[in-house]
Amino acid sequence: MLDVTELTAVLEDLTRMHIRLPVRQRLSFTTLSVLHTLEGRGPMRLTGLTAAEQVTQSAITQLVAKLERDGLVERRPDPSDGRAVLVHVTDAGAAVVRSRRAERVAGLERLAAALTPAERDAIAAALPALARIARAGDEPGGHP
Amino acid sequence: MLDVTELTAVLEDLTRMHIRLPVRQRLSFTTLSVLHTLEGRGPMRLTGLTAAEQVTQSAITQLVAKLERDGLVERRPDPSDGRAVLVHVTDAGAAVVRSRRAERVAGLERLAAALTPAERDAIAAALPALARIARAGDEPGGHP
DNA sequence: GGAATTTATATAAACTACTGATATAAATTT
DNA sequence: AAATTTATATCAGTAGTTTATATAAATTCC
Repeated sequence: MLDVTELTAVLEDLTRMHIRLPVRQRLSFTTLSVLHTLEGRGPMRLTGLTAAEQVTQSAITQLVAKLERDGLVERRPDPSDGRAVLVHVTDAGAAVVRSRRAERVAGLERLAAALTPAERDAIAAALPALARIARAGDEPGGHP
Repeated sequence: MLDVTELTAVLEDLTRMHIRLPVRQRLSFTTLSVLHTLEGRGPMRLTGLTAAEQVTQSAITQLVAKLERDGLVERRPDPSDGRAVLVHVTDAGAAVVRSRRAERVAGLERLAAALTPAERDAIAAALPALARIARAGDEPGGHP
């Protein structure tokens, strides 16, 4: 039987570990999360990003402006709505996400190497279910 | 076989989900992490917290000062070293950690309820291994 | 055993990432 | 077409950082 309290505790620890994994380029959590969201879902409006990231629309406008200055995203007009903006990741932006992931993979390789084969198998078997949880929590209306 | 790249991707998603889980009382990530660390490891010096949280010593000094003003920690002299300070969590501080965890448990209950029994079993079976990874990554020298 | 160095914390100034309130312009409703 | 709603922008203020520097206790080195 799955003990959700225990799952929560483990997720807390994993989250802290994951965030503290040292990386070369320092980027704010929301910055990285926006790039990640755009890569996963394709071009989005500021409104969509605001909902996905759970910060204010003001914060997203300012963050996207900075990301555009840095060349990591592009803002294009939305042909279907003259008020709206569609934010696209650039190749440079995608590269940032990829390189950050590569650093984290390297860190986790080290930690996973210390596990027994049985432990690694157990994690492998749980990944699809964990991915489902993450996806559900990430969905629009996932945690209303 | 465990695919660490996939594990990394899942952890990224879980981390984002976990951080975005809505909660009543808004506390910064580092604030909560410090309380969590103190609860898990017992009283610590500022130096120890600095290493654990991977922010500057200055940030920890200021954060602990604020936490003390808010009654969530106490600073006591270290009998073995006149320069040092031992930071203790108060009952109020521990309560903050507990109530935050309770909110997260509630959020995860909802998400876990959508899984199949087999998926829940798979996660339950992987928890010890995931906890080991988290602990290793959290340890002093865990990711040098 | 005292001078030099290192270690533990504190403080000041500047900077970044946000929030909240408000403005503007395009779309939608009436 | 006037009124309302929606999508984004701007502005001012705040919280949480960093960098650089200061101070005092502990340790090291003759």
